[in-house]
Amino acid sequence: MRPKLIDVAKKAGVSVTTVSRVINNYGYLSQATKDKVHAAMDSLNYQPNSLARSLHGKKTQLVGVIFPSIINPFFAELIEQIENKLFSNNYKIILCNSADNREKERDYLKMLIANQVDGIIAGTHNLGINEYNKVGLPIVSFDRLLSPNIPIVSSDNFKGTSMATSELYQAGARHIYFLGNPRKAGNPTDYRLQGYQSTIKKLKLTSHVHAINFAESPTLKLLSIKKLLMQHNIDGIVCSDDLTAILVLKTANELDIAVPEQLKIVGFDGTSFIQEYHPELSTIVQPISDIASLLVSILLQRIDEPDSKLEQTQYILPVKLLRSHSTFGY
Amino acid sequence: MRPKLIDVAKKAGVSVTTVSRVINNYGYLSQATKDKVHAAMDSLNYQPNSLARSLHGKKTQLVGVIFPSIINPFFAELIEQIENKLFSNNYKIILCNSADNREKERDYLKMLIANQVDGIIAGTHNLGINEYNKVGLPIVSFDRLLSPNIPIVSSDNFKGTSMATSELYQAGARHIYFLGNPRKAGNPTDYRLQGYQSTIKKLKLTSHVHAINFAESPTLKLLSIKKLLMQHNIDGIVCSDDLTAILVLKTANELDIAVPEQLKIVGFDGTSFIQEYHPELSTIVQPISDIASLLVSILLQRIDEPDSKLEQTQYILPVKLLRSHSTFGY
DNA sequence: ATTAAAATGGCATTCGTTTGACATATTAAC
DNA sequence: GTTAATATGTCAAACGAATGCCATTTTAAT
Repeated sequence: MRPKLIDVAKKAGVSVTTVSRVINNYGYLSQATKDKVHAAMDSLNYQPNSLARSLHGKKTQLVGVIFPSIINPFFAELIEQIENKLFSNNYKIILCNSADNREKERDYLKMLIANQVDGIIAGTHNLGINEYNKVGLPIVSFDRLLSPNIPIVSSDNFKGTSMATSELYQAGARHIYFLGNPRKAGNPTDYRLQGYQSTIKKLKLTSHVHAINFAESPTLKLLSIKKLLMQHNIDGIVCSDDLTAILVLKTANELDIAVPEQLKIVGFDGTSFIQEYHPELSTIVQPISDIASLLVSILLQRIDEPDSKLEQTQYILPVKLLRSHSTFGY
Repeated sequence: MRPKLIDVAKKAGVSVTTVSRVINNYGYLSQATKDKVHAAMDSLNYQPNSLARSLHGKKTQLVGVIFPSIINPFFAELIEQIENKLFSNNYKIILCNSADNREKERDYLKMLIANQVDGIIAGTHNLGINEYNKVGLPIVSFDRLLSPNIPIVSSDNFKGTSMATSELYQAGARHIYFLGNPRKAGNPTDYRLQGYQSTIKKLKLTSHVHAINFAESPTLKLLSIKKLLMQHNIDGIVCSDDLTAILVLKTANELDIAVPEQLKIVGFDGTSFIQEYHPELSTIVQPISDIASLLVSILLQRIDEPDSKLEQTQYILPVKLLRSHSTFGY
């Protein structure tokens, strides 16, 4: 049997109240008593039952983190950063992979409520706004519009693809394609398409948007990319994520299309993983660490003051262009 | 205020006892009552407070999952599989990144106990055996020896590097190096080195073990690899993981060493990620899905019957060799 | 109509901890 | 030596749900 308060009290020769006071640092306490109690806790390897504490109104110090998957390096790095920052604020995470599945997302949401998490960070969205509004917990979202009163943190997606497009132009590309998810959903990621389109217009070029399904297997994606590269006259591609960009790079190699001479490529995300293992790729770098910090700090603030009015519902963080071989040859 | 049992009872016009009976499916219940209660729960969006239930002795349906990091695709894929299998068994995970840090691992262990998780799956190990024995919860480990009475699941690491080494030999390599972590810790991963050494001996070749620190940044790793490739006469490399193998491949390209003609490479892990984005790499494929299934099923069994004797403490799963361009040119 | 089974309610206790109210004892200050 | 602050203890009531016990009512079988 795991030791409880009363065991510690007996061991230390004090009352349970005193032990509780030591744990919660409340009321008058002498140093001697504190030491005695701590010694007893250590020797018994006592851990307060967090369930009982939370039941009594204390916070659980748990945050639900919902993302579609952790396999995508971008999500993995973001989640790891979030976990780190929460950990140093004495919060732990319950990780939920929604797999872009309504049912799973709904189940997880219910579970998080049942487990009395103090708040939620969401990077997925397959449910209706109502379901999020009903949660009744502080929520912060990454890159998704969950509900008008749930704050969103995102990168400057518009600026990102704008930069990518005009850099391709400056590097000499004139037939610039956009490869990514064109589905409009009111999410900040839609701005990636818009940034491309707006810049294309400004440059007086023709817009070419090629849809690609993220959920698809890389094999199918490769096929689609191959077809694209073979059937069209393309000298520049803006990809809405780095993994897709890598597939383009790979396909170009296979088809003996010279990169960057014949084809210039820019990706999106710029994870450390990509920077380290695919430094040849030019990409728009999202400030992952800053995103994580902001998500966490907004959430913690809302946990501490649930009734405070939202200062902002949109936080847009700056992106950087990382120039490399695939667009510039150096 | 979140609705509670009594609110549901009022709404449904029944007693709390009845509601509890519906939820726990216990005692005599008419279909009509069940429906009424369910309707009331739905309309109130009621979720039983899992803290209160667990406090009363019910399981928390939470499993702690401790790994060094989720950024490594191998861990990411393994964790995702674990998460999936646990989810379909109605368990959720608390994800803990130990960052190979004693303090963090200890903190997380304490937290998991405090949160009354039903069990732990661990893929990290920086603490003493005692600390794991003191936990007093079902634990299953991946690839790490935590304590003599904690079951370990791992791939057939010995066989893996044996296969890798002899395949390199058969493909013509005679100066075969091992690149990886040579530190002996009594962990199953030590067998990777042993598999290499034993096969080298059998083939009457000379063993060349080159240490590489996993925690190091890829940039530093690259330097170390460059030095290795430049200063030694090498025609085959067995890497203890795929990411390292990719760096070797990359370095070989830079140094204009022809792969596979002058240098043949085999990695280790064989994640879907690597198979999809680096199909050119030969590698030893660990059966990630099987590992996850086994970890989960052993854990759940120990959760259900904590007092049952351990049937086995070592479970070794078969690996496969995936042949590709980097060793065979096709 | 009698009897048993089925369906529900009421009440009290339990889980481990927190915390407020109140009492008492020790120490320090004036 | 009085007063006040400090230090500890006792006791009881929460927190939300589970459940055993007992009582009562409804339903169904004979």
